[in-house]
Amino acid sequence: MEFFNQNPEIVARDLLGKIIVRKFNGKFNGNELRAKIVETEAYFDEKDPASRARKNGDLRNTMLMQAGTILIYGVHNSWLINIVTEEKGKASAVLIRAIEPLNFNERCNGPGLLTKALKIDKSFHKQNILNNKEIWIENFDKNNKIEIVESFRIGVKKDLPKKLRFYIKNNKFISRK
DNA sequence: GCTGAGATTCTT
DNA sequence: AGAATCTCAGCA
Repeated sequence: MEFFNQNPEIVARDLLGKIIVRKFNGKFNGNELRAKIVETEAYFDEKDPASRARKNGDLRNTMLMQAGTILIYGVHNSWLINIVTEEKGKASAVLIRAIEPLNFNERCNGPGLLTKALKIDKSFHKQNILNNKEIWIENFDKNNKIEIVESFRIGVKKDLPKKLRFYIKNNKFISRK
């Protein structure tokens, strides 16, 4: 079973502790930025009042694409990166909200900050994160045990009566308590 | 084309 | 607590 082809809540939890890699090809000579994913949120289909799948248009269409599709969403002058989950035709996605830099030093404790640090913009929209030469997810140490904290989602006007934000307990790089 | 809301961030 | 600032959907 493909990792992203599952319920977004499961994917959001399982992404915690994994490594996101951003590789710069061309003149940057293969330089790689690596960071641990420490905070995520799950978004569902049109029944989710906070989901962009509620509205028709490109964002909804992208959420209907195959699992692993990158969805870039612009809000308040920031780019946010999401990864589409579940099978084609089902609108859902996971938002990456915060990462812990491993080999660089730039603030990444917020969805708009991490895209800025990793130089992720709309050009990644609709690419797939599987088999991508510029961005991908790697597994981390299996023995590294992680405690997950749940909370309600941040910044949404209307949330579901369910905790859909997940972050690594005691991690210093989450966007907020 | 214009309008208004928004999964944000920074400053006071 | 409020401003700054851009993208997108909806409507004309």
